[in-house]
Amino acid sequence: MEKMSWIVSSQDVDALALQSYSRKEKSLGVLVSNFMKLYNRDDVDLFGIDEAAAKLGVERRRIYDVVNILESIGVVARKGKSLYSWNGFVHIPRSLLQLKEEGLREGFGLSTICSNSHKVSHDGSDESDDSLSLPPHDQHKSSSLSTMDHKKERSLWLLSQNFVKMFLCSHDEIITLDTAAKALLNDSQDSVQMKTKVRRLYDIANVLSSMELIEKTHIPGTRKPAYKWLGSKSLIEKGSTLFNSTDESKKRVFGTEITNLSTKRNKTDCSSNYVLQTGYKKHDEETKPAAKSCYMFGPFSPTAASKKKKNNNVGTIYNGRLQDLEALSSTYKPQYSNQDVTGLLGHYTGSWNKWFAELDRK
DNA sequence: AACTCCCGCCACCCT
DNA sequence: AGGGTGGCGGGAGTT
Repeated sequence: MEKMSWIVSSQDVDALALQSYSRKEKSLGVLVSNFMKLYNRDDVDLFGIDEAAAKLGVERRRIYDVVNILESIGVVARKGKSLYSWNGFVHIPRSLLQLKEEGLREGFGLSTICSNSHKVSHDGSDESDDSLSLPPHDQHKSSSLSTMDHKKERSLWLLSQNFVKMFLCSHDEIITLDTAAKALLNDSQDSVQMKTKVRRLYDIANVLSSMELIEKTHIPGTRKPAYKWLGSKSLIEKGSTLFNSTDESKKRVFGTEITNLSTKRNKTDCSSNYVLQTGYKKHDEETKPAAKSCYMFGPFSPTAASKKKKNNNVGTIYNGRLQDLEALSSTYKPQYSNQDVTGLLGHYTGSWNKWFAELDRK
């Protein structure tokens, strides 16, 4: 229906050339990236589905996908109909810790490489903390047990949590989606179910990758794609290499970030606070005063350039992405950004560090 | 050809 | 009934 109209004049061709439809630009990963940039600021507390969809230029349906996965990690929490609260990155470590405990308790600690048969938790019951629990009104499942449970059992939320638990609890840190799907399917061999489950896992993997919690790689010997958990220290060092262009006293700023967990006021313009920015050359033009209502990329790492090439050679390729900032500003589009996803978490490194240290200790 | 995974139909919940 | 949610899988874009 909207395949993209090819009614163009000869001079539009070039413009269209670099504007042609690209599936990647529409990926969940990019959406999440933009989503983070939109809401990841101190002055954001609540947000609505419609608002998000409008600002990000996507249909509601997609927001549900993003939000459901983010909720599984504690970044957001449903507050009501079409209303979510923004918790932020700082809640992730806590959530992971909790997921790990839960996972171990549920038997996720066993092998995942080969078929295993731990029964995945169907209940949505989590104890203690709030971040991972469903909001109160859902808790008392007064009515239908089977129907609702069945639905929840297949939810992205649960699937995402279980997927993460596999990483947190198992000893192998490389997991293929097939393996995960099979395990989360209680070793069912049904190819149809598998296919569907894998499709979902791709969705989840995309957003987790975008959040840099996992990374796509290959299984050592083969060419078989798989995902690797980045959490903990890997993430930290990566975070630091991401902005090594100009060190400075950046970390100081974020060290305090953890303390303003409850800081919802303080509606300052982020541009002055973000260390990231110091790493790159200044990029004014975006310093407009009342910019809170519109969607901008300004304060965040522009990132760019796919981080990995086909070969799984390592080789820190996190350099030369400075000029992208300029590129970004000129290619600014109201809807989707065509940038790649990376380096979103830079300024959270400091706080994460502490949490992850705690996580590991656990 | 295999791998990805976007897109949006439509079954389910709630009001 | 009406509208918000979100499972699900066809099939198109990528590798």
